[in-house]
Amino acid sequence: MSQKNTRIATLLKSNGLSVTKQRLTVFELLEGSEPLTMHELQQLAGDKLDRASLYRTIAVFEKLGIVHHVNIGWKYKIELSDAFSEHHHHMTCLRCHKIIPINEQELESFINNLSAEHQFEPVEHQIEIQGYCADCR
Amino acid sequence: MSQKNTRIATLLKSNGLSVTKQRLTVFELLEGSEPLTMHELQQLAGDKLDRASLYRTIAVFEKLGIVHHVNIGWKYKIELSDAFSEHHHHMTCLRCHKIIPINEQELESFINNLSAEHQFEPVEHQIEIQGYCADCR
DNA sequence: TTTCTTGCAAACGTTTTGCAAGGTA
DNA sequence: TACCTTGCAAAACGTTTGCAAGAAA
Repeated sequence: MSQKNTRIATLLKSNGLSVTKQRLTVFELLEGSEPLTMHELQQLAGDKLDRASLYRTIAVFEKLGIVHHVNIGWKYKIELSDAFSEHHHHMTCLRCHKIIPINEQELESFINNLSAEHQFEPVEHQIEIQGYCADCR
Repeated sequence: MSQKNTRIATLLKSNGLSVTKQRLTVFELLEGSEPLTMHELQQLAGDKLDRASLYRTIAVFEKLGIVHHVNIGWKYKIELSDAFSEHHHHMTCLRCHKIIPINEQELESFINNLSAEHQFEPVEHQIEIQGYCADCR
């Protein structure tokens, strides 16, 4: 069992939940992969796991903060949370499609300022910026 | 017919589409309102409009750039686009689902700063923040 | 053994589609 | 008139639930 699997196991146990083959399967599918749709997860899991159990597993993982939803157009995908893989936001060049990571610290402090104006307590955020990079302007 | 209704009418006609009572109803519901879910739109429209027609109307409006989807957790809402109403980005309360518009000026200046660091020329952006509002913290 | 999880099947809610009738240009 | 749009009913999805059998603690 990998180090991260151990973390999941510990997290599950400390919440009075069981460590099962199915839950580890879902975690491993998400690990080292782009965000996945439920449908993709189902396909990848094949017969290792029932649809209903997949939904229940994702619900559990979300409650424990292991995964979260990423909205993409009308759909959403599931990806591992910060604590289990890095998440970042980017600026994408409309011409050469280069991806420039956004400075997370500046982003967070911006969000904190913005939130403070409304006594809002930010939990999650998504941001994407499209435009032209230095080479393509 | 209001000035904005005239704009919609013109936009529809110039795309070879008809101006119907149902389409104007949907537009008027969205006008001067927070973003609405499909369900809310159905309820507000009452018997003025069939479910299927509502979905078809929203699809047409989206293609014409009149409305767009706003993702909120697992769900989404429909709101008028920039050209037809002012705000584009929000903070959403995870508990009461209140929607707080983001100060666009601050957002733009943040994006401009961030972009300048990389000689990036921003064209479009999306941002959503989820958390707890003043009443729900 | 006790408690938690799973697979199965059925139920639900949302979104989409085909088609004939009705409205718009 | 010719074309577009609507309402209706049914289908297609995606997601959730109840329950008995099976696995984990």
